[in-house]
Amino acid sequence: MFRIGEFARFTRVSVKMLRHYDEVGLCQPAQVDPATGYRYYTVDQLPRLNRIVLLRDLGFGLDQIADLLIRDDADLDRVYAQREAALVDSVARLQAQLRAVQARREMLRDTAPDDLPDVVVRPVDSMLVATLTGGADDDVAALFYRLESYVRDQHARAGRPPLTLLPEPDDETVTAIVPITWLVPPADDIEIKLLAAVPRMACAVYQGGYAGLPGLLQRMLHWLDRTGERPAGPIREVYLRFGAEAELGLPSTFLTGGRDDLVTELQVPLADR
Amino acid sequence: MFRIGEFARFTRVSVKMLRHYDEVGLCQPAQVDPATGYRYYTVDQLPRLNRIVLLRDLGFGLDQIADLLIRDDADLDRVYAQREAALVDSVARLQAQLRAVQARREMLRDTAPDDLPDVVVRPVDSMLVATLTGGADDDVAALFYRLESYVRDQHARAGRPPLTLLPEPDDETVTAIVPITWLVPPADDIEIKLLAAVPRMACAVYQGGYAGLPGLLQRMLHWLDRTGERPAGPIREVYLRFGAEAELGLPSTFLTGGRDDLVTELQVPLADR
DNA sequence: GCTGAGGTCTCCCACGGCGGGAGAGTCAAT
DNA sequence: ATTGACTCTCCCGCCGTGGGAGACCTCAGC
Repeated sequence: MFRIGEFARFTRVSVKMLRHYDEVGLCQPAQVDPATGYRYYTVDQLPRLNRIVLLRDLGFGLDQIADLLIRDDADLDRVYAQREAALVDSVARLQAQLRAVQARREMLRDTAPDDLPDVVVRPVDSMLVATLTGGADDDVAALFYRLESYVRDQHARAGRPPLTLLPEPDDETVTAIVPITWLVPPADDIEIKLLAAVPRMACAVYQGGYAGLPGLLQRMLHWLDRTGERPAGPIREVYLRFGAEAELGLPSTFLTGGRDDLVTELQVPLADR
Repeated sequence: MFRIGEFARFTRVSVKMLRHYDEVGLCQPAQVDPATGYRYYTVDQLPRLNRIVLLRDLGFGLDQIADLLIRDDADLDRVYAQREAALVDSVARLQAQLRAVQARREMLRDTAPDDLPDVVVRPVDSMLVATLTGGADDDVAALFYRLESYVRDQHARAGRPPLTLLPEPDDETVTAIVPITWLVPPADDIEIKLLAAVPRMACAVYQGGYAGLPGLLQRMLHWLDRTGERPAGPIREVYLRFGAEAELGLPSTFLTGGRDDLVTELQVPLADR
């Protein structure tokens, strides 16, 4: 017969935990003095407590431990398999975090802190859009002017920001894109599409004039390198806030200054891994 | 100007989180309607929120994120290094759990569930003891009888269970050990020692006759194999509850039946890794 | 028998990073 | 004016454990 403190020193399970295990019915003392409430344990409790500690060290929750202590049937392996899968998952997640932290540290070594791109990976939903493709040399603002005008005339403008698809290496075109709320008829070279969802999109928000975007893109690609990610699909430039000039169709040279009111997001679709 | 729901869909940060970040001062809306309490966000918040999400994905706590958002000084790398170390630690811990779960699953495949040893790794404190070493063929009960008698005569018996050190391969001796409360003079071949602490001791509790112990030991060594642990030092057999016969010096053949009142713990010291 | 030290009891709070839900108020379109 | 979709605040729960308050118990020494 041990009192709780002795039993705790013995098993290296804290008094608090023993009381907690008593409360949730995991490991109840052999005897409780009805007058004083003192818990008295015996060595007979040790095998059970030992199993509890083992399962706890395996990372099971207390409710699962309670389950496992009752059942000794065949789908015991199922429970272990499930725990194993959860652990594999956790390890993978932590290792991804670790790689990300290491990549950021390395980039911190040869980049000014302010130039570090804040790259976040998140899913991006599909959206219904109107698109207008032009040559890489076309005035993007002019493309948007035509596109926005058309969509507004159809009363189909969705409350989401416009974007462009950047030209890919093998391609010399830029595509202006405007989200819409429902299907409208295509017109001339304006097409209506469902822009596919991207499960893993690397996103970085940039505040400042458009002249800074190429540098940001370069740093993002550098980031991809460091973290071992591979781009998959066209890069999106999302104009979260753009100057009134863009809407008015003024030449884009107006937009290259150091302007803090412009907010743009670069999005690079990532390949699964 | 976005209301909170729109901003949430946009950034894929839940409304709950945005309110939470507001409350803790991490990311406050650009404007709050004083009459209604409605939060209004602008795209200017995006860079900051993006950084918050990035740091959160790196596994930083919200308080650390708040720190990191203020400081852009040189010991920023220290914070990242610290986070990296914590991650390395977590990964190692989870991988250890994973190995343990896998080992248990594998052993479950070719062992009856009841025969699975519940092996727990825990530190064991040093203790002051009286020891008496005999040949492997000596009657262990007789050794204990002499030892317990001597210690009791000195009024030095500590309230901890007696144990033996099992013979090692190169050695043919068994050592009986009894914990004591303070230094007493040695006598004959009874020695007084400080049994060293063991930081990582593999422990398994066994309930039943002593005939079952060799099998348990074998399964424990099998477990060591599976988990890649290496034994380091003599194996201890701790008699958590033993029959009155042992104290009375009766022949040990009395103790080999299928007796559930006997509780014994096998302890294998593990090498660091 | 008294006192003091050290156990032990129960009950409540805290942690972190949210999610869920209740009950009330707001916004925008019909 | 009604309706339905949002939004507000406030409170609780999670999960396993530690900390602490205030009261009670045990045991040993005087």
